Amino acid sequence: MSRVISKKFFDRATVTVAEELLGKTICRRLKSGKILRARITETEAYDGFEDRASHAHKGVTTRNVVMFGPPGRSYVTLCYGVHCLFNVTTREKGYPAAVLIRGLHGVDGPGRTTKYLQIDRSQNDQLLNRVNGLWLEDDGIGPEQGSVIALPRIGVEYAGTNWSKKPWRFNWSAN
DNA sequence: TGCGCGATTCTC
DNA sequence: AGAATCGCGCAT
Repeated sequence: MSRVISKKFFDRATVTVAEELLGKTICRRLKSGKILRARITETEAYDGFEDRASHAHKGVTTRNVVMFGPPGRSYVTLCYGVHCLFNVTTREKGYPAAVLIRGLHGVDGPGRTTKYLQIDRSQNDQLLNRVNGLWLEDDGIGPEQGSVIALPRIGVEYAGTNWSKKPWRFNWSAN
């Protein structure tokens, strides 16, 4: 038995949301009608105005404006001109924050995640619900106590050690 | 209007 | 180790 995760889940501390997203299921309805489902195994938190690793740390721009919007929406960005990355926004409107979905069960890497789920920039800034074909579900299955590890975020060395070393990446290796 | 760069991944 | 590839952000 699964329930759709609502906006309220994301209107909380970003690091908490990042950790609790482990084990939740991403659901994606393709144009064909087929529905893909995959469990989240790795996330990263990007939080607030001060976080120098975040796209939002220099203030609002056309690119990052979704991060400043309401929680529970999709934030899809093109990375290195090659790969789309999928985030879910957190915190209240006006506060820039999001959780990057880095990996799914059997799908390792943020670029591979969007490729598998067939998410591109046309899915940017959408409410996550069934109507929009992209949503999250909680079936009650998730990491056991102690099976989540916190690690430094990847690819953000430019942010300086203070920020790049923060253990804001959460990994659940289900066996 | 132009230029440099990145929350990555794949191939050599 | 290096390429691929392009929208964005900031400087002309």
